[in-house]
Amino acid sequence: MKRFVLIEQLLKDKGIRLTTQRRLVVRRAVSHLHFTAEELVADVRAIEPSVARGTVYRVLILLHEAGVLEKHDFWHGPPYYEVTFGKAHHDHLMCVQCGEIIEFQEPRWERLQEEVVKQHGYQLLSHTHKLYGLCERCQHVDPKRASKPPHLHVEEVVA
Amino acid sequence: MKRFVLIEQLLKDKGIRLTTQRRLVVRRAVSHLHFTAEELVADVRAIEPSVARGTVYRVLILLHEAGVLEKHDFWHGPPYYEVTFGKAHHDHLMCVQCGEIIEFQEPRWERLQEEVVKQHGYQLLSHTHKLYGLCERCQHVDPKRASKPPHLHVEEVVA
DNA sequence: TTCGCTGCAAAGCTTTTGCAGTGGT
DNA sequence: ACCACTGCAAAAGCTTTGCAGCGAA
Repeated sequence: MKRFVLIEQLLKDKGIRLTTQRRLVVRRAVSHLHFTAEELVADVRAIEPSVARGTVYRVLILLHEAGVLEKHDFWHGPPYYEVTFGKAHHDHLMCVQCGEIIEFQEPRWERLQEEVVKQHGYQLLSHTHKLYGLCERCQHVDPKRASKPPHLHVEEVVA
Repeated sequence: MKRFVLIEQLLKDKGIRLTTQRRLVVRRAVSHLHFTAEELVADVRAIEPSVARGTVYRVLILLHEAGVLEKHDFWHGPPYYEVTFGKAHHDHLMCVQCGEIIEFQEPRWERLQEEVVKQHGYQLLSHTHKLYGLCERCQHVDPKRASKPPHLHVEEVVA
């Protein structure tokens, strides 16, 4: 079953109307690993130029409230969004100096999470785990000389 | 040893000048559990009205790059900042519907983190772990009827 | 038919930045 | 005495919102 179908069902079950625009935004969002809000707007408009910026942002909020969208603020540039539903969770390790981001998976965390959440009577929908530190290179570089606004370098670690 | 003294030393070691303004901002930041950037600006200005907004924001970036400041974006309202240095780490459980936030600690995570970070040659500075879900109340409430923009309710869980 | 959703465009908020002057080291 | 840092204020950047008309259920 396609991910976007399940997500659309999820929204429908919440009593949310599935308009043409919403379907399109959801499908484009699901098709990317990461995206900024403006990237998604551009992507959607490449297909249907009439879709308003506000509509895209409103869908992002819906997806967040449905628990299938995460927002990552990495301080360098605008926040990144990511549809987590139906994907293996992965977490992030970021260098606070140069902004490099490494993604990784750690299955042992999953069990602990369930425990904690149940203790508080919550129903778990998604999670983010970020580690901040200095990458090998930046540990050996004079901080004053370090490149400040780098491009977002993402190493994918696929299961 | 006071936390702000250690942080000031940390900045000094990076070759950053300790101005009167920076010392003040650091000390006020450390004195709060959580704060928004604007709250910190107001707090600092209550003591020294001449301090510019830009200066406060610039200190936040320095603290982030030193790995002692975390930024939490909870989608409801502006992001919260938190000085993590010298504190027991705590993580967050958030209701995506009403925005309630519960803080908790989970010592068993710490060991796993160190492992992962070393694998990638990183030096760990701090971390954030957020779990998103539905709180007990919102699980039983019609989503359409749910209160959208709630106040930030934080339950402190102290060790 | 109803009322939630959309497009449009402006407003809102947080954060960043350029520049001339100031102050830490 | 350098040159990093500050205050100021404007600009930038991302996101939200009001409203009139539209369309999903």
